[in-house]
Amino acid sequence: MPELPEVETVRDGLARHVLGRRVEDVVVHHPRAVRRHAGGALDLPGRLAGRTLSAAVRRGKYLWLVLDDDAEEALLVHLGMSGQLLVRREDTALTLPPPEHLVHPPTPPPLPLPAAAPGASADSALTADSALTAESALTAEGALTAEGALTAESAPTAESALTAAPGVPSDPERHLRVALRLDDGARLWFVDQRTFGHLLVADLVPTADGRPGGQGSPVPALPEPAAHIARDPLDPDLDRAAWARRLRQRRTEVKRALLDQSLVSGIGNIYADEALWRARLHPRRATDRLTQRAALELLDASEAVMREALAAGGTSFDALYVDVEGASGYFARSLDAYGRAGEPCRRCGTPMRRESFMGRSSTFCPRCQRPSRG
DNA sequence: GGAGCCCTGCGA
DNA sequence: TCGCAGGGCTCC
Repeated sequence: MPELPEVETVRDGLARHVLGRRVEDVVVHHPRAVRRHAGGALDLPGRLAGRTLSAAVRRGKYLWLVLDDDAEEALLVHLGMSGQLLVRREDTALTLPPPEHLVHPPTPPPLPLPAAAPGASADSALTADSALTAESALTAEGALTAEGALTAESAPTAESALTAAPGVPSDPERHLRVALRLDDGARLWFVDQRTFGHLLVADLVPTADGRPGGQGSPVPALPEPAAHIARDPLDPDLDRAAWARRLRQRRTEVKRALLDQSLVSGIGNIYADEALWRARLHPRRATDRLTQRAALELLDASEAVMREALAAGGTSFDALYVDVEGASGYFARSLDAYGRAGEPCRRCGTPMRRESFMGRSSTFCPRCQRPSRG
């Protein structure tokens, strides 16, 4: 799933490919994708049409495109577990990531860092034939009004036209949720298989600390629905000492606190396990028993693992498409903890243990990461 | 502060 | 057929 480094890769792609473009029209293909938009699916297209995308900003895993230059509203996007933003252009078939990256990627055997990008590049994108099919389907659907598209969300015609070749279990057309057409002819697609992601238009509100809202813009504002989201470990304006103090004031377990987006954002289950392993902390360690130094080391570890992933993940980004699934090396990246249950700890060789915790799995080294250690 | 739910596809 | 995976919101 897209984690912070993948979202940052997407933000960077958006910044380079859609800024300055005006939205011509919008089709909502699945109402669930806009469930958090205050005005609902029928309102969203009108809120976007005619607006110019003026900045691409990210905080944690939230991403937003500022609308027009007055910085009063933004299109806010959360990719959830399987969301993607794709930029497609009519004049080329090389606008999609390779299909294999759209499939739920199996966890590959761990590779040493820095991980090489997966073999596939945009050059191996969909064939011209399938791209043509997609284009014609898009045109046909684009003719629908927003309302029509909603009713026809499972329209047999559209569905059959969009069905990809057998053997490709997932493809952008099938999971297209929202399509924006831009004034340069490009399409910006929000594609989301599991529909945990969402997209909405919201007012920008001032940041509490007067500092920039996130990566990508100096403007000290962020969308209201993301106002409760803390700064992330890559944010230069994150007050690290204050974070450590707040963490230690909590009476909870350290992994739970790491996943709390109102303390520090952008850390999901995978990075939490990785950071805890690096910091040698047991996931269930009591936060109020951490020293300030140990808390800061945990934050350092979180930042380091994200920077490494970002460095590995950005490399295979191709100028012609914006890929969120993180094609980009995320899944080839080395993981020291997550998904390594039963395998030897890379520090001490003890078999890694997996426990269910908070409804999520936690993988840790029972020897290096003691609940009671200093 | 914590449990449950949303949703889909894969693998056992 | 069922369990699992995941982030974040809602409700307790």
